[in-house]
Amino acid sequence: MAASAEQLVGSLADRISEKILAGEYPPGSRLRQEALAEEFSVSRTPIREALRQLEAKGVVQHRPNQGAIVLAPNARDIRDAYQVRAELEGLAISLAAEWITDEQIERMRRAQRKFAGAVDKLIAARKTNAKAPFRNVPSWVESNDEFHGVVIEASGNRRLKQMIQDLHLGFTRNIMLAALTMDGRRMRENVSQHEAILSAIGRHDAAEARKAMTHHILRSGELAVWWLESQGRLVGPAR
Amino acid sequence: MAASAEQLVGSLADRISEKILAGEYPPGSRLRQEALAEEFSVSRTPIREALRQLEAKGVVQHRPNQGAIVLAPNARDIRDAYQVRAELEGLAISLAAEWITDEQIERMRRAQRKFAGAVDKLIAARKTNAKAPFRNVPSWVESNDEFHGVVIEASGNRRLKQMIQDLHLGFTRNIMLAALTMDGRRMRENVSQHEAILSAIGRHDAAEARKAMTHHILRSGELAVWWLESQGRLVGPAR
DNA sequence: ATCGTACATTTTGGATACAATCAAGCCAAG
DNA sequence: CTTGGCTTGATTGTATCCAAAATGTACGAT
Repeated sequence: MAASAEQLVGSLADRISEKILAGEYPPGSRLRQEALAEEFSVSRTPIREALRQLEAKGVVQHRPNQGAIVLAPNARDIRDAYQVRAELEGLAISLAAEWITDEQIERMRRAQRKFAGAVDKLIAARKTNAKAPFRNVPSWVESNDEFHGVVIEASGNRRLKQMIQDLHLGFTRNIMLAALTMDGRRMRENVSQHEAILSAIGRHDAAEARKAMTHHILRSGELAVWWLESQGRLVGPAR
Repeated sequence: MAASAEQLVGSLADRISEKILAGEYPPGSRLRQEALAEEFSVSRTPIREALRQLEAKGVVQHRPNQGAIVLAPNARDIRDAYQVRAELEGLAISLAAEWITDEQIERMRRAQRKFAGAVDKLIAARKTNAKAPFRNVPSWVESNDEFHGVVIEASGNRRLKQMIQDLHLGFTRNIMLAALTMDGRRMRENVSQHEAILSAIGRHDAAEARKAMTHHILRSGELAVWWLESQGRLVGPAR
């Protein structure tokens, strides 16, 4: 997560979004300022400022005299977000293809190996024990973030980096995670998509790398939408 | 500008960014809370919240015990922003090509006529009176925004719309404006680029429209960077 | 029993008050 | 003349206070 070297308010915003991501404050729920203030042992003032930041980032919605509620994206929001993300990461890798260093490619290879390993373990764990298949999720997420992180880094475009991260911040990440970890075949599909990306970037083939990347993300988006719809709509604020 | 049906804080944020765009608070200047509070006849509390929003949107930077300063983008920031904007508006028009209605195309045509007219007047006015060439700038900006606005609208992707607008909010808009209104040839070049976009979208040719749009914006970006560098660096915060 | 209304409680919004931190200017020493 | 530290003033950061709005509840009417 973007841990900007800030002061209280910034870190409060980060901690609140962490809790939202973790599901502690589910979509649609109200974030009462006094409760948050007590939870973090501060007064309401910095809480309010943190909530304003989250509002600007699109994590929560602010209703006039009702305070902040956690946004509950519908299928359309997810589709929109993934369309944009596919485009942005496509640009990122297309830029990266020209400037990426051998050391960065090596980091991507390492991340990819870890990623494949995590998927294997996830699938194996689910077969033997359907009850606790989530032990290897952190490793899965970490290696995936590393893989995409190198690409964004290598693009050399800081604004692009920030926008992709903000986009990732919403609920899209959680939904993708939930959608993917449900199905072994899809997880392996994901691994092979990374493989294709890695191969293209290794040849510094910008056009091919972009094609592979946008396909990868659009496909993930389809899965996320499909998963969201199959879940029955989450309770959320009126739009 | 996006006048979200908000309450005080939102409108304060809008008004402050307007003033920043208008050059009243130049890049690098500190925004003192008490002064803003007096100016808008409110207390510091809502001012602080508005500043937090602007911080999250990347309009100002917040230094620990120093408050907010207006961001002064350097050439690289501008280049980065235009690269992203070209990509996003390229996606927008590529989506729009499929779904745009005849009525929307007609609005683009009207905007284009107004745009061409404004450019003519701007150039003529500068020839006869070099002192006041800026009378027709509002019409120029308005028609340009309308032209691009229809495309974004027709894309049918709300997230995309919001991101493009946020991107536009930074200083990129002012810089583009300053760069373009300096040179008649470049303004006419701009008109013909719009012409090309309009032609492609009229045929619902997504690929061609995207090509024309990204070219248009990347070219504007080049001009902005060139202008910024020719101006000598604006004073700004350390990075 | 259900709907509507009035009232009480809760919660947000904005203003004010106080504490903490930083910057600028000043004076003295080298 | 420059450099170092210190003091003072200004500005931000946090907490508290009061008013306005909204929600929830109880009661009464249909």
